[in-house]
Amino acid sequence: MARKSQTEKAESRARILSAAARLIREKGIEQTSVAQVMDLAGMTHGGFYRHFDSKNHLITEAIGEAFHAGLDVFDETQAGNRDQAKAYVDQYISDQHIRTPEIGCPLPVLSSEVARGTDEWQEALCRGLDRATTKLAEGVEGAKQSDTLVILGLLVGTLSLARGIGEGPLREQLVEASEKHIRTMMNLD
Amino acid sequence: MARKSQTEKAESRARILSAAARLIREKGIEQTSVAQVMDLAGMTHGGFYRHFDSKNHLITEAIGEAFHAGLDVFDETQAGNRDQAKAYVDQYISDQHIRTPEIGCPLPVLSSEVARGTDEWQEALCRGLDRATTKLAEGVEGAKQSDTLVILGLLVGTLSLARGIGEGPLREQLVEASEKHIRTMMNLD
DNA sequence: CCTTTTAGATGATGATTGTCATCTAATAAG
DNA sequence: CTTATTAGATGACAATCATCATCTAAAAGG
Repeated sequence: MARKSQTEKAESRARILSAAARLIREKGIEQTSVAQVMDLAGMTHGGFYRHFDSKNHLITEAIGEAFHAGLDVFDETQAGNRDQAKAYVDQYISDQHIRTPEIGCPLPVLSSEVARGTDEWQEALCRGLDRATTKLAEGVEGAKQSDTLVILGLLVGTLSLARGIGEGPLREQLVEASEKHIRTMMNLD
Repeated sequence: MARKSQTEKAESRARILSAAARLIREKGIEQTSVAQVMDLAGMTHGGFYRHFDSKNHLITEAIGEAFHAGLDVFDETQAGNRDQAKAYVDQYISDQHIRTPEIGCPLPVLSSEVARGTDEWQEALCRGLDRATTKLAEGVEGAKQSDTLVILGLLVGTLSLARGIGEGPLREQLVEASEKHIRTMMNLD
C-alpha cells in the first residue's frame, strides 16, 4: 500500500486494460464492474480513478484492446496469405472459439451492447471491423471489400448464433453450412 | 389495490410478458429490471411474483414471446412465397429494423446474453431460430436447410454489426454487400 | 350472504453498483 | 536530504437490484 514508480504505473494500467478486455468479452460490458476489473488486475477498486476518468473511458479503450488481442491470436498462423485467410476462417467458427469468447473476437459479443452505448464505443468497434476486413482482404485474391464484409458478417452471425442456441444438432448444421459457404466464396468468384 | 378477476389476471400476465419482450430487446436482459417491466405493464413491482416464480422464468417466456412478435411483423407481407421471402430479407436489414431493435428480431440482440444464460434460455432461442429457418425455407425454392441457415447467419451478423458500428460509410457498404449477396443466393443455386 | 382465497400495492431485505474523499507511504523533484 | 507529489488502499455514498412478508379489498366458492 504505497506509491509505485512511473513504469510500474504503466504496467498497472496495462493490467487493468487487459483485465477489462477479457471480462467484457466474458460477461458483457454492463455486467463487468470496476471492482471486478481491478480485482482481476490485482488491485483494489479505489485506485481505479488514478488511471481512468470513468468506466466509460475504460470501456472505450478496452474495446480497442480486445481487438488487438483477438486479432493477434490469428497472427500465429504465419503461412502464405491465402492459407492464413483460410486458417482464420476455420479458427473463427471452431469449437474452441465458440467456447472461449473471453479471448476471442469482440465483434459477436460486444456489438449489441455497443449499439446501446456511446459514440466512442461505436467508433472503436467500427475501427476494429475495418481492421479485420482489411486483414482478411489480404488473404483473398481479387477481393472486393464487399466480399470480405459478407464473409465477416456471416462469421459474426454464425458465432453469435452458435453460442446462443447451445450445443445440439442445429448448431452443428449451422456451423458446417457456414463453413462450407465461406470456403466456396474464397475459392471461385 | 384490490383483487382482479381471472380474465383480468390473464391480461395482466400478457401485459407483463409483452413488456418484458420489448424491454429485453431494447436494453438487454441483464439491464432489464423486474420493476421496469412491471412499470411498463402498468403495475407495481411487488405483484410480479403472483405471475412468475422468478426473473429467470419470465425471461424464458419473454424470449419466446419476442420471437412471436418479431416473426409476426414480417407476416404482414402476404404475397407469394418467393416475394414474401424477399420482403423478409429486405425488411431484415432495413434502416427501420436497424433503428428499432425493441420490436425486431430477438436473435441479434439476445444471442450473446443468452449464451451466458440458462439452458432454458438457449432452448427458447434455438426453437426461435428453427422456426425462422423453416419459415424462410418456404420462400426459397429447392431450399436446402443449409442455405437457409447461411442466409439467417448472414442476416443476424449484418444487423448486429450495423447496429454496433453506428452510422457511417462502412455500415452502408456492409448492408449493401450483404443484401446483394443474399439476393444472389436466393435466385440461382 | 358469508367465508376463503388471492391480485396487486407497499415497503423492507441484503447485495451490488459507479464514484469519490481520505489516508498512506514511497517516488520524484529541488 | 528535504519537500511536494501521487499510486494505490480503505471505506463510505446514494442508487439500483431481485426477492419476499405483509396488507388490502375484491373475486370466487359455498
